[in-house]
Amino acid sequence: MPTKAKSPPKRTASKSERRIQLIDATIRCIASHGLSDTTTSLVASEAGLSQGIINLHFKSKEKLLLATLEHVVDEYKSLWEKMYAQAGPSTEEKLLALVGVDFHPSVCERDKLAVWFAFWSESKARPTYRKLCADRDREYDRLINRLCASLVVEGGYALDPVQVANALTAMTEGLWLDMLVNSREMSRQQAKQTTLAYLTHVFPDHIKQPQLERKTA
Amino acid sequence: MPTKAKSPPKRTASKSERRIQLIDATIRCIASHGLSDTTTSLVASEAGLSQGIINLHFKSKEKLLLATLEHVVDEYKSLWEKMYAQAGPSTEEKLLALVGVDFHPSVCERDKLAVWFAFWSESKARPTYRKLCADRDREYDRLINRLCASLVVEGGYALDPVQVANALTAMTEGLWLDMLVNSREMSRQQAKQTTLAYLTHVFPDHIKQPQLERKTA
Amino acid sequence: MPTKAKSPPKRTASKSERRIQLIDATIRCIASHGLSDTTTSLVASEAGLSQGIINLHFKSKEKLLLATLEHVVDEYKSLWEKMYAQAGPSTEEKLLALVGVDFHPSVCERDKLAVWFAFWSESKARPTYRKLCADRDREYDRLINRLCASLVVEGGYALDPVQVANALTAMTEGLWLDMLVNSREMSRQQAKQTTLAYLTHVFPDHIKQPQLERKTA
Amino acid sequence: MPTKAKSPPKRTASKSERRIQLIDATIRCIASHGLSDTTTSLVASEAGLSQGIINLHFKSKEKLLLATLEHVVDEYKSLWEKMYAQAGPSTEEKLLALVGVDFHPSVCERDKLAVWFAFWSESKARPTYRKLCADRDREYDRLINRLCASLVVEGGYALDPVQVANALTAMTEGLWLDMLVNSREMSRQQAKQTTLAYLTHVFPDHIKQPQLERKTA
DNA sequence: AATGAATGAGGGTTCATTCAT
DNA sequence: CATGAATGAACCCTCATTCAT
Repeated sequence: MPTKAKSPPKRTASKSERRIQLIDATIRCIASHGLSDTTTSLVASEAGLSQGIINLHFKSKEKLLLATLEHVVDEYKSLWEKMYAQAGPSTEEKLLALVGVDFHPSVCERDKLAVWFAFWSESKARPTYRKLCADRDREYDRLINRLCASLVVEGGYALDPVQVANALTAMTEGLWLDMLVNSREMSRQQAKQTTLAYLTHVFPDHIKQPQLERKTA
Repeated sequence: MPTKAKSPPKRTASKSERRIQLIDATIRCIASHGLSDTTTSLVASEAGLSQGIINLHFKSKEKLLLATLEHVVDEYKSLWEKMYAQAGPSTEEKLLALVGVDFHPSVCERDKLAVWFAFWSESKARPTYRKLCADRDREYDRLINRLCASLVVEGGYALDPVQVANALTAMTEGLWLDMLVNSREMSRQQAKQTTLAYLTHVFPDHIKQPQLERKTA
Repeated sequence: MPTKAKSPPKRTASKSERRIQLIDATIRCIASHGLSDTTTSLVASEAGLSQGIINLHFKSKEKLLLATLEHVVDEYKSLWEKMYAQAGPSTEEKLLALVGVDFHPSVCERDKLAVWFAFWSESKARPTYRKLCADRDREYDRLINRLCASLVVEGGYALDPVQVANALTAMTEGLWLDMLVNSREMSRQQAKQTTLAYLTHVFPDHIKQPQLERKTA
Repeated sequence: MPTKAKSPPKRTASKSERRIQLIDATIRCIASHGLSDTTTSLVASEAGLSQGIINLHFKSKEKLLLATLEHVVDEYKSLWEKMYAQAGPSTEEKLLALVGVDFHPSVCERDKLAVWFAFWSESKARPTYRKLCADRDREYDRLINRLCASLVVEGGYALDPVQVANALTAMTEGLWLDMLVNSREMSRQQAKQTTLAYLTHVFPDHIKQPQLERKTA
């Protein structure tokens, strides 16, 4: 699905517009060609712009990749903060809000999942990637752990809350992977249901049977 | 974690010995440098051999990478078949055997996890990778699904067995990811316990509280 | 040695003012970065102006470089003509005037010496540079030769005047090189003294022992 | 004067042979195209080899240039030591030997002079170049100064020996420049005569009228 | 007149592959 | 079998130049 030059690209765009445009092109390239086949000229032509544009706006390919990862991380964090703020006051509502984020259309987009896994895969080899990923993980883990701990206390469940939090995190990531690798067989909806079913199992008094999202597009 | 050939590499080694030697070097390179920084000369020097060696034995870099993925997949399958054959006759024993495989030391090795995720990440972009991964997944899914379905019937659980199977698979893969990315915080033992705890939740009558592995060298 | 425009550059400056401003910046860049690292954007920012300015005023980088060389050549010629006109009537006074020019502060400036040598170095490869340099040399040589010849005749010296002229020219250029490369060890004053000492040797009856310049700044 | 592939270049040459071959090509390129137009692909094709060869043998273009300067410097030093050792015992014979080196065919080659001036021109901007040039200069200056000082004492000349040494050095360099820039008008022989004439002037009792070299090629 | 975002040819460099030894 | 010097396509990046503003 090429996205080249829909409209004749304005010769002058604001710096941040161009950056976003290039980051979006990078996301599409990583998704469709893989990180190791994502070349600067591929990204530039995907964005409908010229060769030199990347170094003009990002100084180097490496910095473009970092900006791309940062962009995806930030987008995820923003949505998270927003949904968390909007969530009801109860612990379970908050927990469900976080699950909602993880399976929100704008997060579960295949292209973005490809970016997450591309960087996770290389994170051991590249400290810079690891740091960015770790920053997100740390906040995420802390919050999930706190909510699980609260729920365990509130409900008097005989559970290790850390283990539940780990299980929940792992399941979410594993479902993401399935959506990335087998997008046919595993829909976003199904994945969310699976996660909610798990929560119903462990917190039966708080998390009731999942309800289907309603299409509103 | 030594890198270079431990014993002075025999000047004449059988074809298959050389292939294994190079595949092992490839696994180490992917783990320590990332797939996109895994060059043929890096692999060759990691193996303690010369530049041209890879094209001599594998015709091309691409074929080496495929052979590496194939090697990891085959190793996984072999262990799986062996453990499955050794497992007791009951459905739950068989299921536990499969869990045992997924957290077996030879499977959960960090270097090998790095390989799995490296190829999964690029699997959308490279049909050849996808095919190899999909082959493994298909068999795995079929078996897990069958076992879950049996247990649901045997125990009269009010569960969707497909969903449980998906959840189990996802959790396993997610735990692998955590072990790869945060090897400090998540040990193999902990990961296994987490998985077993999940099974205890869904199949309380069949899967009892997990017991720790015993070290047997 | 300040780099940026001393006074806020007038938004509207006459064509020739801008040209001089850019030529001066070019001289500084050649001196501090070398000819091969003198880029148009470096020159522009050294002048405190914007990227496109050079092509606006000089059409091309090549033309800027030629204009720069021309500027230095012209400056040298002007001073030369002026000093020659001011010199006393005798042959030796005229010869001394020329020596005075070659070691005049505005000629011996390190930045300008850098320009001379930068272009001389490339003169073989670039006919356009060579032509400009050769023009200066031709006039210079003709005059020096004439003066030396006159002095040889006037003084009845047993000398080859061409050889003396060549030696004088070479010594001057060599002293310039020393001032450029080892500006610490060889001052303008010393260089001039050395040249005058040579003239005293060859024309002992006409050129007496050198006297030190008097500071009049 | 292209020097491409005289004989089909051996696919295997010793490392040092290839380095010399590439350094020679670099010298020719600097002489014929100028330092700023000396590209790696130009050097490679001048040597009759392929693009990648320079990075294979020198790691980078910068290192090739340094090796080239080093080569020219070393060659000069070697000849110098050899001629000095062969020179007669008297001070004047030693001084004449050094002059002989400076105008020796293998030193005064136009291509090599181009290299000297190319690097001298950039030496202020590039500390690495300056260091290499300064090393040569230091030794040269010390020796020349000592010889001049000795001659002044031996002959009881009323001269500043440092000034004579400086003059001699400068004249030599200036004559090199003339040979580089105007190779038609100034031959190696003439240049040497000019230098000797100067020495005859300052040390009339020791350095007698110059004699022409005898062609022995 | 001046700007500076954008271009794209061409630079230096890397690396999978070949081949003489 | 194995080597490693050599290749050359393709990479990332620079920079003189253009052009809309």
